[in-house]
Amino acid sequence: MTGREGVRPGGRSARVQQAVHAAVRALQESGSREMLTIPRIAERAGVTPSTLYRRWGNLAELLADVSLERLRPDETLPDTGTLAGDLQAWGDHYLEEMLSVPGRLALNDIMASTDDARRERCRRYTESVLETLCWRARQRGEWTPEIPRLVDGVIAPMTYRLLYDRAAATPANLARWIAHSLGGPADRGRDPA
Amino acid sequence: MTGREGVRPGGRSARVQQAVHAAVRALQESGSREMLTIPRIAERAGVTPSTLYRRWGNLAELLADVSLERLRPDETLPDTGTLAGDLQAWGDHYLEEMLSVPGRLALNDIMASTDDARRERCRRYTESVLETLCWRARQRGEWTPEIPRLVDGVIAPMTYRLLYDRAAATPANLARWIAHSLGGPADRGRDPA
DNA sequence: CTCATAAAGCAAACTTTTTGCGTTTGTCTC
DNA sequence: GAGACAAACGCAAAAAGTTTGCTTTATGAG
Repeated sequence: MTGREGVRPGGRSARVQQAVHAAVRALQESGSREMLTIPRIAERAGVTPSTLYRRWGNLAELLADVSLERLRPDETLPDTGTLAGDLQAWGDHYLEEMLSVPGRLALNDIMASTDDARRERCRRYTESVLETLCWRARQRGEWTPEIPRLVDGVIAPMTYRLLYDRAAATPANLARWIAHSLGGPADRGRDPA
Repeated sequence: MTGREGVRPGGRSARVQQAVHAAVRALQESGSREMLTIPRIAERAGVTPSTLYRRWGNLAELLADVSLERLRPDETLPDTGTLAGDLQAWGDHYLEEMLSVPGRLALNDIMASTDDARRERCRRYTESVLETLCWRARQRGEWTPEIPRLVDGVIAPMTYRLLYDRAAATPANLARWIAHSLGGPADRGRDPA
């Protein structure tokens, strides 16, 4: 019994989860948010609502659960030859995703969840990205900051802007944060943000 | 007609809002979160539920609205004699508040809201604090960074930790962020975070 | 193969949310 | 200030969503 999660991960249970996730995604794409209710999701997934209530508790947690799948750690990370380039490439993609309408909704669903474990997973995802990029950089002989410094200098400002000030969540600002964290203050200058 | 907000801010409307906000706060203090539903809030406020639904739409928005009042810009800010001291004092207080159970719930309510204006107000509140502290510092002849730099260097890391990694939302780390943003790297060294 | 039980189905209570319509009450104009 | 206008509220019925006890299915272990 080395199942990864849940007490009984086999067959039916897994099938239900898949069906429900698929139903959520389908309804998210093809329709207004009004349609996104537990009863409708259940219907679409061919399950009874009570199953969803018992497994996920409420809509917010279910949506957060589904949205978390957008953050796939197995996604292939960019490899541009420099840490700065990798960070910029990954960050550009991340910004684009999180600024899109579905991305924003997903982010909101996750933030609306009260489940600490879910937040934790977001953090770990980001850290794993940084670790991979830094590891590669060191393999190339590049110097890299410690992970927490990169979180402070790049991830935090970016995340803050995504949540509170989307207009400032731009690739240009990302470039500044990266430069400031990696190089010296080779960037000091004007610039709103 | 120089009303500050809403189309009809006078008399009854304002009274209802006050009563509802008061009811929410009362129920928040004296009870489990189960009791915090629109019908109960309405009952306590002496209003019909439909009023709340029409004005706020749903519980999340109402709670976010009430929670925003915790961020009072008119609160007296610390004055320790140095910008670093002021930032630390204000930040310590802010961290303590946001790490408390009611503070966490309030923060969560705000993050769960889909209303952009609400996020904006959070940002403006923080910026106004920074502006006041910096203005005072300059009056004393101190050098200060630009506001966006302080947001990047102090607010963003602090906020990120509050949301994703509470264990690292500590006064000690706050001190490092402040030192790094204000002074040179007089702090470089070990330290998780 | 059989058993124990986690998880799903079902359906009936129960609660919350929506909605139409009538009434109250600020606000603006004259 | 008197009246017109409309925003906001109250009420109550209808609709929708949620909870819950019990039954059925089928996984995983022996």
